Amino acid sequence: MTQPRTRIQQKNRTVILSAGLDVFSQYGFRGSTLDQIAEAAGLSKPNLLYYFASKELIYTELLSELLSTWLDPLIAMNDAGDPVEEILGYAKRKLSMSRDYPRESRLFANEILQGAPRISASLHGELKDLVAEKAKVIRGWQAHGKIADVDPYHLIFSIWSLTQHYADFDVQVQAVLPVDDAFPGAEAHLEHMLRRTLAV
Amino acid sequence: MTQPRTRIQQKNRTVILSAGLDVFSQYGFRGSTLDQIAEAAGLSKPNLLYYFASKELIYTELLSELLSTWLDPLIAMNDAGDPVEEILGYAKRKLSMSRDYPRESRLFANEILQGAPRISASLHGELKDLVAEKAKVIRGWQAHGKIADVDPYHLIFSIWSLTQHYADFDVQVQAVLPVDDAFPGAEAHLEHMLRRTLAV
DNA sequence: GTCTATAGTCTGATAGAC
DNA sequence: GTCTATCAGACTATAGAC
Repeated sequence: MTQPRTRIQQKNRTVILSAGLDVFSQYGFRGSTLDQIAEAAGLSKPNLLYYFASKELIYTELLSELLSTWLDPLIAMNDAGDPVEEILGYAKRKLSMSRDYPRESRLFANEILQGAPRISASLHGELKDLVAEKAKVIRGWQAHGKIADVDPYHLIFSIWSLTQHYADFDVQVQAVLPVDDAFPGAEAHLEHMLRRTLAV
Repeated sequence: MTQPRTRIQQKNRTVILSAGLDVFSQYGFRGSTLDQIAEAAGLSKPNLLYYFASKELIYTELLSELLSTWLDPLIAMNDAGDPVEEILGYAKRKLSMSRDYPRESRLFANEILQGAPRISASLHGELKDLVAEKAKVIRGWQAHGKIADVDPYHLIFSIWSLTQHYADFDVQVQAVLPVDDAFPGAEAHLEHMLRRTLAV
């Protein structure tokens, strides 16, 4: 939005978006209700709709916030750096995002599971283009014999899956793994797998 | 159920469960409606409820069917076999399930994302026990120097995430990857990663 | 800005004809 | 077994008092 806002407006919008993230990330767009979000935000339902004209607008606002930060770790992967360390750095940034922003990860997962109705264009556009660009970088590294000759696309998919799993399937990880914090072990295993995978 | 059923009953129950799987796997329990399921099944809503007394019963029936087959690939991992081939065989069976039963994978993913309200006991029970048992097997292989000394739990998580990704995030994979069938490439990459990861 | 009240629609489930 | 009609409650969104 481009309109100026008072402090109280900004605060309430933030509270609503955080509550919406809690609810939408768990139940998806269709499975979430304004009552749940209002309850989580500590506001009445009409008051929610004073700040966001519809349930849809809360959701799409969250999605567009998400997209703008979701690609940053991959964008930061630098052609000029050391190939193995660049890929590993990307994977670790992605894992950190699963630890620090699990709700955003689950929001994205829910949107994809439901067929990406509100994000499909971005997947076929910016995401596809960015991945194609980085796949080219990876192929360049491979042509110079810097890393093993694996398919760049599946390499990137494997980094996505290995890292997002700890956010999206947190409930399962917690149920199965007899430790408090899964992330130290996850990072060690991720580093082991990727270094071995990429070694020439 | 234990009651005898006519052929038409069996057929309609099957049709309803398949339609329910279509819908629930996409929108989760809360986001799915009986109208959607009835439409997908080609039956009227009251007729649906003639076969299953409630929406909840369709869903829980699907979940219990899922659980009984979901663990089979891991159960089949054999202590007495060759360690690398056993783990690789498990991973490949799991990947085949993502290819052949993507709806079941997404149903499970949705249930976990929503906090596993109807499957939590199984996660803390049979699943946790099975994984603990197989982790012990893997530790035995490691003690004998047969495979690399990686954390068995994170190894199993990595196999889950790498394989289920191609079912759960299919829409994203299709949007980004410029090929028709992602699975041949996925299997090759999976095998490469795991052989490298496990090598002593 | 925030609330109560409520309109209008959707949803899960039931009644009852055929 | 299958349908039309329908109820009761939940849902998104609006009206209007304060």
